[in-house]
Amino acid sequence: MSGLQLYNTYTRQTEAFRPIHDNIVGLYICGPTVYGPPHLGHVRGPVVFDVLRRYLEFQGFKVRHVRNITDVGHLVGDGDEGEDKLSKQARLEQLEPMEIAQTYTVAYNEMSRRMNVLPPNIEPRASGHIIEQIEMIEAIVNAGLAYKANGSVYFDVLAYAKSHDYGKLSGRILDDLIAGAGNEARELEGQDEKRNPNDFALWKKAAPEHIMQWSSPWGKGYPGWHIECSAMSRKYLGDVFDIHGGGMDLLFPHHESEIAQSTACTGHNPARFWVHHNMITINGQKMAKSLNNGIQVEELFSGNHALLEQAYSPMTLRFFILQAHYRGTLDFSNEALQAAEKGLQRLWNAAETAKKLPVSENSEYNITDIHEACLKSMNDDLNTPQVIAQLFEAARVSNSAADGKIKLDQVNIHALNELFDTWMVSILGIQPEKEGNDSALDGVMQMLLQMRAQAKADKNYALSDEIRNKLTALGFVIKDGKEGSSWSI
RNA sequence: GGUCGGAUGGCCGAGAGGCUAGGCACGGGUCUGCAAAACCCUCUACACCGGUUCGAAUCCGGUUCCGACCUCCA
Repeated sequence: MSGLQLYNTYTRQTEAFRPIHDNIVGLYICGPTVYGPPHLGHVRGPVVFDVLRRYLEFQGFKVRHVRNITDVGHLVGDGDEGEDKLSKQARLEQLEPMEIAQTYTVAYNEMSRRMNVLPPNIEPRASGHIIEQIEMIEAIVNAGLAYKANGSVYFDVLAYAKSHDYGKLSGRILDDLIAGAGNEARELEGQDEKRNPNDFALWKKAAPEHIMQWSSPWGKGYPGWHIECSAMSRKYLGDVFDIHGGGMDLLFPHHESEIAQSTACTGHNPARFWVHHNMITINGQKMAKSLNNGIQVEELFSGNHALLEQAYSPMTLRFFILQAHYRGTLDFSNEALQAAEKGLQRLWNAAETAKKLPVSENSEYNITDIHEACLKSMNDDLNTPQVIAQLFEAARVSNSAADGKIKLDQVNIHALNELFDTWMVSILGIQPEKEGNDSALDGVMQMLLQMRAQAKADKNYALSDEIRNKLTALGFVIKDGKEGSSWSI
């Protein structure tokens, strides 16, 4: 009944979404590796899939949303032999690896909260599912699709490819993988243990000094990166679930490998739909350490970064992200952010205006049309930019009705308010941002504004301007509206 | 080098064989003691060269540029 059409990376087609179970949707999203503070790139996925989840729930589905925390298992790969990212960062900061993971997990969740991303129903950690991962690796070994080598276990890609299509998801051809790209010798540690360079680690032997290690049938070690998602998605959503999401950069090798692992173990591609969002660029360039253009989320919120002309609020960022389609690249710039900020403000003003519109006998506009258009856009592979365009149409109607240029009856005024509530707040997840001005300050400000209003009424403009000028000098912005003055900092 | 994707008005960004995307900026106007804000209206674009078609920004071929992935990455 959903009507939702979703682009499935696996089939490279837009398909009608139907859940496996009647009204329940299993949704697994690849979460962050928690070894550093969240940056802009970390924000898009949570927001995009939050909107998907909200829309599914709006349609009456019960969603089980699982998003993992990767706190173990990533090889550093640039010369730091066998050391994983968390251990490396721990060494640098002189902390326990779990301390690092905890710090940045908290930071990531705080970012999500400020972005108004609903918390996942389950947030499993890789380090808490070592047993499940070992069991899965054993199953793959027993299936003859993995082999042991010097205390490590590798997935045998060539053996798997005899009966399965390794490379289908990411559009890769195994022969090309074997032949091409190999002009540069891989520096990946343990390469000489592999039967084939494309084999990937399921379990890695740990050196004695390695901090993060667990006992296994193959000795002390730690799991490879890809196996955690296979194990955790299976545990909480079953062998086959509805949607697996993540960034396009995870297509290969991560998701390709997940499919291979799960298939080797259960015989099934674990997800019906593979959904991928595109990446974020800054001023037309990708974010990279070498380009020195990485922006942390905190820096964006505070404006404290060389590339930023000002601070941008979480809702501005969220709105900005949703103004582009999730499968296109999204380019950051001050101009674009400022445009989003102003546009969002306009929407808010109109939504407030809609709450106190004059009621007419008849109606010159049918608000239901806008609602229908929103549904249609959303069903078309989550076309949030079009939904937002519809909201701006609603804003125009709201403002025009307030000016008496368009007549709306009670039914349509109600529908208009509901439209903003449903689409802007519930589905797109855009919430009003109250900076939490403390009431004492507001009390003082109201007093000043009243005194100024009195001065204006007395035509004592010298005094009213003096009050405004002095407040301006202190950083306050005073706006005179039709219904009195307002202030902000 | 291989694979895939993209080039839309000053900026961001949808769409897609004929019909307004939308936002921001610019311009005009309304409101206003002034200012700011707010609101209304306006601006009419699709990289280049061929082709198909009554008609192409949208389809086909070629060219140029850009990006992502191929190694950890959201």
